[in-house]
Amino acid sequence: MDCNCSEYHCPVDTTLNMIGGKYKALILWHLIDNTLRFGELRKLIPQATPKMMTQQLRELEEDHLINRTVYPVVPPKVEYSLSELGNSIRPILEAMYYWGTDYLTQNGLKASCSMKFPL
Amino acid sequence: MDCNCSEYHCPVDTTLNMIGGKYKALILWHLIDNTLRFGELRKLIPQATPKMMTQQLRELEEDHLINRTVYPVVPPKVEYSLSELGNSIRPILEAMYYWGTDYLTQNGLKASCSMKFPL
DNA sequence: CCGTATCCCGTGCGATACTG
DNA sequence: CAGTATCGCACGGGATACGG
Repeated sequence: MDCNCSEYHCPVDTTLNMIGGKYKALILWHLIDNTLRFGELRKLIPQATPKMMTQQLRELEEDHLINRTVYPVVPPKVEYSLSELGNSIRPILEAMYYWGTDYLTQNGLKASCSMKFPL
Repeated sequence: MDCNCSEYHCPVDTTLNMIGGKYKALILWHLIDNTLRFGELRKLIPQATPKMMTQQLRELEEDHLINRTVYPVVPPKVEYSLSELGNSIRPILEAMYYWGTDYLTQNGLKASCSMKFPL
């Protein structure tokens, strides 16, 4: 993988390997300027089953894109937030958001789902 | 899919549905400022089998992101290029490229694979 | 509340061979 | 050269149930 450019690596492919997972970009998007709990993320992305949500969150954590904070209380409380590295992904997500919004409006469809950026 | 935000659509998800395919972003990336033939794309992305390459190209064409031009000659000659819509994706791909490059260099790895943008 | 554990099915996708 | 056709299987990922 990674473009197999001998010992060199392809930047675009590298980025995709980090945020290309099924719900990763969406999760990161929702975490911009937000600290969210597991259940809150599930409500924002209902199509992700708990198993998938856990898996994607774990991978994002392993790649140091998000922070996972466990509060030792009963009932359990776990919060997810962007790490510094995760925050650096922001320009990509914003570019995706803007393009998607343009595309939708030009096709007569309504854009929504967390309005972080006023147009 | 598409965030199931009632009749509204999620821009980020919309974008991902267009360029989230296995080799789509990579193909679009290579097509920036370039018109390429099937075989040339295969050399640039050798990990994509002919079947996958065809599939991804067809989907990109259906989504009007690329143009497919067939020259009725022997031997066959087919050229792929970015459409206007495909070209509008450029900021996203560039953001991915820059982030990937930063990430690689900060981890002591060498970035390469088509140097379109001098840093 | 925040997950993990199992089961299991569809399909994505690689390998290989063939064609106009 | 630029693809199709066929086979086959790993695995992504859904559904459901359970656990600390």
